[in-house]
Amino acid sequence: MDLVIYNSLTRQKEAFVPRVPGKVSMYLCGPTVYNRFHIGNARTFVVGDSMRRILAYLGYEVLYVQNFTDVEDKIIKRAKALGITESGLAEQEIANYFADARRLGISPADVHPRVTEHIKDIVDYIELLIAGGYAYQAQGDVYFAVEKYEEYGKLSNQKLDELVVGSRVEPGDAKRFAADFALWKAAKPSEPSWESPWGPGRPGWHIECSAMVRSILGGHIDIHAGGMDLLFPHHENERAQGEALCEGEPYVKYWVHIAFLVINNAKMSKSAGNFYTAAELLEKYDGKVLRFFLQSAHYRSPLSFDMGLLDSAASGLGRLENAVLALRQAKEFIPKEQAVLTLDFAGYEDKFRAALADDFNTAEAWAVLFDLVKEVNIALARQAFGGRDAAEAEAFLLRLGHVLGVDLASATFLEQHIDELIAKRQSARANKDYQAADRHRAELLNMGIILEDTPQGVRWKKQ
RNA sequence: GGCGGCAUAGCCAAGCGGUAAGGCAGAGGUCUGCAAAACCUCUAUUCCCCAGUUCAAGUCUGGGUGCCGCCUCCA
Repeated sequence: MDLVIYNSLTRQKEAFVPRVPGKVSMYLCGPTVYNRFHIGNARTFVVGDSMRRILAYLGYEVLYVQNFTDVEDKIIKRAKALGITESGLAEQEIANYFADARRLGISPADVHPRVTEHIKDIVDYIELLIAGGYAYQAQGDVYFAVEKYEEYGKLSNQKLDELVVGSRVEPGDAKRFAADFALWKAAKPSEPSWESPWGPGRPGWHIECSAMVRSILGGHIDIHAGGMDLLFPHHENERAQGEALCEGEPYVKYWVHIAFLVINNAKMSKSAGNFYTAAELLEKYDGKVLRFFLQSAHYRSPLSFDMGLLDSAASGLGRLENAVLALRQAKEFIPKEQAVLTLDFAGYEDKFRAALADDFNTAEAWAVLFDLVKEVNIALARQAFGGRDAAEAEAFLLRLGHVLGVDLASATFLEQHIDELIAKRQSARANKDYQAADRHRAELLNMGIILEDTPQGVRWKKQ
């Protein structure tokens, strides 16, 4: 089952061949920590986390790195507005990131580097670029000379002269060429700065990733992922920096770009103001509902967002969870029919794996799980399923759900109390005291528990 | 202006040369003390439009139309 990945650089799907057999190095562009991330940002983080899980599921040993940009204009601006230090703000928002991410089922990366911890690596990197003739110093700034890198524009499929037309030149910029970009910015009053061979200043945006990739992962990686909007200029610039020091071997083998969340037919973005933070959505929806929703489309397709779609996702996920719950409660049942019916777990897993190996097609992988659940439900309804088969099906579903970062098991904390109330209701029903029976049922409903009277006995599920 | 993407049922969304996945919503039925769930059946002769290639096209080619994104901070 060979993995195929769409590479933005070649604009086609390619067979995945890691640099080192069996091992994958992957870097995901993380957040600028100046406030909470929104559900659109969350798509990128969730997709990155799932790719990492899928790679592991496919048998690779994965080294996963996600950075925090903790020096940046917006951080400086907001810290000033709040009257706190830049590092204080960054610290707070990094903590918020982890809190929100955990609830979305996103595991911490193997390394979460921060720009401020890698200033020396960045300075060293820039010195190498200057020594190699790729960068020049001008009035305390250092710029990357785009014309020195002949492939500049290849990643975003732009011609250099077209880029010049659209490029921004700030007043006061000391660039030699309009499309050149800053590696190091001379310090401005009341902004954080570090000493460097070019005087006090701070790193430009693009250099951080190249420098951290070099110092942590060794300068060459298999997969570099990020949001679609980072393709240009960020990744184009980063690639130029990376390739400048790469001596023939590609800086990144596979460039992966994740499409946007779309709200009212427009990109969700902080600057447009049309966003919901993950944190506020988490007040109303379980993290796994959000995660399930964010994986309901292929990562390269824009995904529509609105509250109604979240409700739909909750219903859909509920179908999966309830099947798992039914299976758990069916484990003790002896099937009425001999269990002639055996589910083809291997067949389902082949389809599931094939979907994910085809450029991480999570939408199709979920469909495989829904197909299995349908078959399970039919078997359960026919009373042809129970015992060990049910246990096996439950474990299977939980295992595959975990590959996509969603725990399909429901909480068990109240089970004992639930069982007591069900027993009371059952005896009331046996005595045809339906008033009492309904009272117990209402009591359970208050706890968020819904009863189902099935041929195999009473079953319950979460509301 | 340059570059790129998308258009599939009421909604979301797979499929990307072999005769329309899956989810949500909806309708009818079975089951039930009543429910709920589950199950069964139904809901796109058709994939924005027009040409073309092919034995065969949402799927490839050309031309339209509409929408979106990047080119400025942005996941």
